Amino acid sequence: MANKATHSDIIPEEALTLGKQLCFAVYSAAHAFNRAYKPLLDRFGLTYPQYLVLLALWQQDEMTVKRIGEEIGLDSGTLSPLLKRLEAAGYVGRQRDPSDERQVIVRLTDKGQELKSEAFGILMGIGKASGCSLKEAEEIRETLHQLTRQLNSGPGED
Amino acid sequence: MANKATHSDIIPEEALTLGKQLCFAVYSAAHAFNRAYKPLLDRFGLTYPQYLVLLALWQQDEMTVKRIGEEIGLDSGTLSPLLKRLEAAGYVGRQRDPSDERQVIVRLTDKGQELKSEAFGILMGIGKASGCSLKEAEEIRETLHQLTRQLNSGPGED
DNA sequence: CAAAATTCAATTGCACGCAAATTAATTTTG
DNA sequence: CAAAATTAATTTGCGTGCAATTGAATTTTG
Repeated sequence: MANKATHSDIIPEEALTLGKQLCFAVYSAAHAFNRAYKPLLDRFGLTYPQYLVLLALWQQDEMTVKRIGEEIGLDSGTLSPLLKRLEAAGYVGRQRDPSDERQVIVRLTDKGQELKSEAFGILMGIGKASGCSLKEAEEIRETLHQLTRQLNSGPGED
Repeated sequence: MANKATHSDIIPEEALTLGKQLCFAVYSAAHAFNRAYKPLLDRFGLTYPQYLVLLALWQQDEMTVKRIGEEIGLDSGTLSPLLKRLEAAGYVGRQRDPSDERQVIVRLTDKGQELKSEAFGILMGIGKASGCSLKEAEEIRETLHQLTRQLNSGPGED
């Protein structure tokens, strides 16, 4: 038996503990972020996924629903009503692409543009709440990106 | 300028990019886990949060709704209907505590107990899909636990 | 070029997740 | 001991998140 344990090895009883699950650690961290963001976003009447859409649009304005979905990892079933609420709140506008009427182009309004400067404040707030340095944050981020990529790479082809 | 960057430093434009957000990395990883679990749990008619409840009960049977909520980090508003569905599926039973009628005690049924052995298979499947060794998984897990603790430790007293 | 296939957004149905209100039971305290 | 406060679970309302369906527009292809 080599000293390099893999998931193919025998799994002890203990491994089924909540605290021993990586998935649960990720699940809990995601909820913790959500709770941390809530008070910061409430000021603007935004939810966290709505904020993600704005982040995407600040990065690249005028995207189709599909394109936004690819950026954030959400489908139109989630985005359609979400974008309608963002529009009702005055942060984005939506209109059919005249050159391809199937598509809807989402654009930041002036109000949506202006919010970007405030977003730095939100970022600072979360940065503090997370309690880790930029370097630490970057390391965790990269590790999680790898993990996500691996998980998304398809059902169990080892 | 020292070489130790913190979140109090000036934040460049680039920091508002989706890919640069730790919260988004966690958010994406959580969704990726969900997707990875789905086919494994569908066999048993379970959702991922329902699976978490069973994990908690395999670890310690006969808990109140409140106690389960503390373990998983969910409130009764989420758990009440979820537990009702778990009961309808035959995995748990619920009954009022005779010594304190406010509380409801949740217990694994035989079917719920039996599922525990199958759970090792689920664990193996996810372990493979995550593509990381037990040691790597443990490191990420510990890092995320710290992050979660920090985020939950309260709104920005810094 | 017209029928079939594809693409995109919206809609529907179901299950979280959370805040706030409700109800019932227990504990505190005046 | 009775009124007030607290506690536990349920219910309600809203916003995701996802699968599946629908409907309109475009592209492919026979």
